[in-house]
Amino acid sequence: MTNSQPTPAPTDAERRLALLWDPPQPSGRGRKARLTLDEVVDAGTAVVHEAGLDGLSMRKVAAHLGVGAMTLYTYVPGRTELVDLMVDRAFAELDLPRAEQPWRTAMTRYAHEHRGLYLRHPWILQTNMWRLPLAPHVLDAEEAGLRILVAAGLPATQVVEVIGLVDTYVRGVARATVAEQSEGSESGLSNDDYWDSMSTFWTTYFDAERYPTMTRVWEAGGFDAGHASFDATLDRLLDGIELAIDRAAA
Amino acid sequence: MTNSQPTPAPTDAERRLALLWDPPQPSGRGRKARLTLDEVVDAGTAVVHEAGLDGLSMRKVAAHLGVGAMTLYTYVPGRTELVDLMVDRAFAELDLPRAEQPWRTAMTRYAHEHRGLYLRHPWILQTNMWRLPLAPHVLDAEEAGLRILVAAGLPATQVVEVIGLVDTYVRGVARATVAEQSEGSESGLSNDDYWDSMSTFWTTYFDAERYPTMTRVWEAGGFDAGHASFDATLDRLLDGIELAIDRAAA
DNA sequence: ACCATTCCGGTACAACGTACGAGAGGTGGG
DNA sequence: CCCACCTCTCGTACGTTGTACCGGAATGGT
Repeated sequence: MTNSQPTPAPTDAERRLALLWDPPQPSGRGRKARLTLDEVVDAGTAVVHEAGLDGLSMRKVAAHLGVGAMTLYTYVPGRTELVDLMVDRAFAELDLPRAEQPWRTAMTRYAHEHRGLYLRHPWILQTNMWRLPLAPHVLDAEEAGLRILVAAGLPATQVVEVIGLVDTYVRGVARATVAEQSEGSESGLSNDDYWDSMSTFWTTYFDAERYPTMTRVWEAGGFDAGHASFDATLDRLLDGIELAIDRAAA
Repeated sequence: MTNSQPTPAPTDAERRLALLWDPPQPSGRGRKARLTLDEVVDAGTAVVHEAGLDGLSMRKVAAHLGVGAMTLYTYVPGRTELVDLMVDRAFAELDLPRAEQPWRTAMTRYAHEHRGLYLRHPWILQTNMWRLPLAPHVLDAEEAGLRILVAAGLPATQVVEVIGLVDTYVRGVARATVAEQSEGSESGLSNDDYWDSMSTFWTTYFDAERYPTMTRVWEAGGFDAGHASFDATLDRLLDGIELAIDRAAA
């Protein structure tokens, strides 16, 4: 609909990309802008930090800037695109490893940087997109990851899935860590209430006969250790990758 | 607040758990119920299949059942809890492996079952919860995974993180697969438009100098292979786990 | 001075989750 | 048999969301 002009009107998807990849170009003419795109994105990031992704509303962001809600739409086509921009800005924080280091060092650094990012910006894990936005700094990160693996000698056909594996691992651990930190703090549930109802669960509903292994693992403290072992598991992952590299070299 | 009655009023969290772990017990008295909890959950599942998790609204579910919107609140405290129940029902579909098989066979089966589940119910990947709900069939799945690893001889302290690693991998791959299938089909974007704007992106914005490795990997077809290699990567993962098991046995 | 162009933001609408309370339909006690 | 009580049903309504629309304000080029 509304797409039959001879002059190819910019698609939604194109405006989205343009915003991410082009400077806003102030264009001289017309009224001066009170705000910058950067300021809007900053405000969004500020709001999301204290209200979570669900609490990120255009009205709140606008209020945070002392501006009417609709004003934001001068800078950003909509909420979705604002989130994209926020993700891109967050990924810009990554201090990506250069490939000159030995690949295991670089890969470990890559993983740590990403984990730090997700712990600083847990809301990224809440963005329900199927994949991250096609944004410059996101691609920078992927480029860096690929470069490490290619430099290590992994064939191109495996490089993509392996970096995906590492990304996936890091996100999983970060998600678990965040979950543990803010257990009941969401949804207005006080921590006391949360743990009360948890113990209610264990005493009332949990059936040690239905879940014998869980029970045994719990008693052995298997659920406590948790995430001190990020590096240990990561090393195991890298072992697997090293194996693939060696296999490819032969 | 409002929590100082001598008779301990059921907390929100407790009602949530009760719904998942107790039968609704029809209680005899009063007006007959037109619906079953199961019917409500089924309707929810039906709606979510054609509208996605964002499109799952109480009004739509109610309409799908031919009842008023508020009627649902007799059966379910709110949308959140409905989703919890839907997740539990989905996890009930899993055909979990018994532990008598060799652990690699069992683990592969575990992974495949989960992958199938996520591909059949992609909306589960959209539930923004930090962890899956504490529901019977979800725990069944975790129990099965833990049992496989414990039977394989992995020490209890590592069992939890390893099953987490596998889960995380499966979810990551499933997410990528779904992403590929329904690329632009979301958000009312026709597929043609999507691929148009994609090619616009590659020709207009993508900078082969900024992303040399990506370019090379792309040219080598590294992005095509994709997810035929689910089993291959999984095997690599299991190799790593086997290594940990052997190390623990020594 | 005029005007095209751009930004600002109030109003408004549709859709959402759900609190409230009036009515409808059923059971048990008298 | 009837009434009291209990439960389910759902129309109405409130607050919140994203954002379409449009009139008005500000600015630069001519």
